[in-house]
Amino acid sequence: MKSMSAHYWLMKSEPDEYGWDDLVAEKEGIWDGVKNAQASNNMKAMKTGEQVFFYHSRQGLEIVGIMVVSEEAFPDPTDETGRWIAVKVKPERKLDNPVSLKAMKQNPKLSELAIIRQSRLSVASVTEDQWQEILAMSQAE
DNA sequence: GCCAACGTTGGC
DNA sequence: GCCAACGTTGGC
Repeated sequence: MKSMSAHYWLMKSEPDEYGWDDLVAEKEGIWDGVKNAQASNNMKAMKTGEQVFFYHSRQGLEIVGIMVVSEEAFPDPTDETGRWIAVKVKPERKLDNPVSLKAMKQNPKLSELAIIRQSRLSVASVTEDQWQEILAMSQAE
């Protein structure tokens, strides 16, 4: 059954606003302010314990670490309309080496990666193969 | 800073 | 219910 397998994810944030170090300092962060249907649906599908790449957008343009879903979808406290949801995440570990967007674009195994195909999607799913490939890239040299 | 891509809004 | 105008995101 394919529903048995854990899902992997990637979420973006501008380090100016909320970067990896901010999450580490907080120990647990609320991922809020997502107002996009596709991104929101991805967040609704997240289960506690699933792993999420933390990507720095605008500045950095690289995956810097891995976080873990610590609380599944609940109403976004920053959203007055009540339409949007948030999740909670905890930092798991920093990658040995960050994996840049440039490097991912150059890797043919990652050509289907959601953030490459659709750069504006801020919360995306990552396949097991893609996840393993990115991890391997973070360990290279 | 610019602008392409994409989503949302609102006039008709 | 279409679509032009507008706003936002994020790579470059």
